[in-house]
Amino acid sequence: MTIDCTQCPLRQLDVFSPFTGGEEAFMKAFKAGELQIETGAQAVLQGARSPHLYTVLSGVGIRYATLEDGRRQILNFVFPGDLVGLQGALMDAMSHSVEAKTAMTLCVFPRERLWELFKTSSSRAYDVTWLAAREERLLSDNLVSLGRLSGLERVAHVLQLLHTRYVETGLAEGDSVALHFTQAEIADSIGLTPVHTNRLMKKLREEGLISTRDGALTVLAPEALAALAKIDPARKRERPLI
Amino acid sequence: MTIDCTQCPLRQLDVFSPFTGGEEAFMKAFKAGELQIETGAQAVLQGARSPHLYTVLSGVGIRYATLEDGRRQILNFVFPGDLVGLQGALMDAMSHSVEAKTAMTLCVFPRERLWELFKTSSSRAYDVTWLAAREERLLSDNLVSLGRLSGLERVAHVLQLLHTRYVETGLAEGDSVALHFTQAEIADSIGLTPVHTNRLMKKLREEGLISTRDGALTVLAPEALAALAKIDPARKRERPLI
DNA sequence: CGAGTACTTGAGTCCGTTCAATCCCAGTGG
DNA sequence: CCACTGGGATTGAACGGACTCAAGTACTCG
Repeated sequence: MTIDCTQCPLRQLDVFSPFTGGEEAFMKAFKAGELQIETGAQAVLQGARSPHLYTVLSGVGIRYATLEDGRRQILNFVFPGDLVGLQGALMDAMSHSVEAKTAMTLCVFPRERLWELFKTSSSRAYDVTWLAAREERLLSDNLVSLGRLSGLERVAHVLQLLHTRYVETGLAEGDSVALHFTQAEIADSIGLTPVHTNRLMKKLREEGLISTRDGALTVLAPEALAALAKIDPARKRERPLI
Repeated sequence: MTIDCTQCPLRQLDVFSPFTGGEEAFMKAFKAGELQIETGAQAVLQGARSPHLYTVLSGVGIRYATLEDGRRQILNFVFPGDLVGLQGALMDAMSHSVEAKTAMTLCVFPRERLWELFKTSSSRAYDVTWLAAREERLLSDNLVSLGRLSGLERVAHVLQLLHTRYVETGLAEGDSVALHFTQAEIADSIGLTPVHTNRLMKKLREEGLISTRDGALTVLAPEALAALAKIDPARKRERPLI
C-alpha cells in the first residue's frame, strides 16, 4: 500500500512549492513504488550504479563517503523531500553512500524513467536541476564551514543547520528537536573528532546557546547561534518537491 | 566577433562527449554573445542575482565564498567547459563569486532562455542537470579532503586535481602545467594557511613527488601523489559540453 | 632603484588529537 | 530483581599539527 502522489503529505509543508495543478497526477505515473528501509540500512552504496532515483518520503539519514583506510566524511544529512541517487542515475557510479538513521520510506523512480521525465515534462526536469543546484549549495556551505570556521563555529553551524532542517520538514516537537544523529556522526560531518566535538558542545551548553537533554536539542539563543555559525538568515528556503 | 558553436574548439577535446548531429547549431541559437574579462575581474558576484548563465570558453578562475569578516574559502577551480552562474539562473542569488585568474572568455546565455532551453531540448536540459551533478561530486571530493585528509594529503589532492584539469582541458605543455593560482589561493581551497601550505609543498618537493619551477608544476611521481591524495584513478572523466 | 607581490623560513603558541578511563543508560538474560 | 553488556556521552592528560607573528628572499614592474 503506497502513498498516492496526489495525497503526498510532504506537499502540505511550507518549504515545498505548491504544484500548480495536475502535476501530482503526472508524478504519480513515474513513481514505481516505495522502498522501506530500517535504521542502519543503506539506501545506496558508494561505487554502485544505482538502478533507481529516490525521493525521501519520511525518515532521516546520512550521505557519506568512506576512504579505503576507513576514514569517513559525512557530506550531508538526508531529510524528507531530498533526492537520493541522482549521481548514480545520471552518471556512472555513486561517489557516496546513504544510510538510514531512522526507518525511512523512499519513493522509487526507475532510472530509465528519468530520461522519460525529461522528455515529457520540462517543468519537472527544471525542478530536478533546481534540486541538484540546491544540493550543490548545501555542499558549498559545508565546505566553507570545514575550511574556514573554527571548531566551535563548525559545531554551531551543524546544529543550526540540523535544527532548521528538522523544523522545515515538520519533524520538530515544539522548539526542540529529537536528534537522530550521534555525536560521532556530527563529528564526522564537521571534520573533528568525537571527543573534541563533545567538548565544544559542552561549551555551547555552558554559554547558554543550546541545551541537550535525552537526545533532544533545544536552541536557546537562536541569534547568537546563527551569528557563531555564520549563517545567512535571509536565505530563501522554499524549494520544489519532485 | 564571437565563436560559432558549430566551430567550438572545446568540442575537439577528449573529455567532452561528442554531439550527435545538429546540436551545435541548436546551441548556437541560445548563445547571446561572449563576455571577455581580464585577470582579477569578477564574472559573477556573491549575493547578486546573475542575469546570465555562462559556459567557460577559455581561461581559468576560482569559485569562492567570503564571510563578513573577510575569511575566504575557494570552493572549486573553474576551467573551460564549466558552467558558471547556474545557481543564480535557477534560484535566488549566488552563494559564491567567480573571479578570473587569467583572461577569460565566457559564452553568454540569458537566464530567461534557460527555461526556453528546458522546454525545447530535453537532451540539453539533461546535460545541464548532468553538469550540476558533476559539480556536486567535485564539491563532495573537496569536502572529504577538507574533513578527513591530513594537511599533506590535502596539498597532494589539490595539486593532483589541478594537474588533471589542466591536462584534460588541453592547457598542459608537456608533462608540466603552468599554474595560474598562487599558494595563497591553493591554501584557501584546502583550508590551510599560506605559510603551512608552503611548508607542505616543500615536503612534497623534498620527497620527489612534484617539482615547481617558475610557476610550473610537474608531477614526478603520479602514482605516489595519487595514493597520497586518495584519488580514485578509475573515475570516468568524460562529460557533456553545453 | 624603489615598490609591490609572491614565496620561503624560523620560533613560539594553541587548537584539536590521541589514548585512556569513567559514567550513564537501555536491553537482556539468569 | 539484578548483574551483565554494550553503545554513546563525558572527562583527563599529554602530544603534535597547524597557526601566528615576523623576518628575509626573489622577482617583476614602473
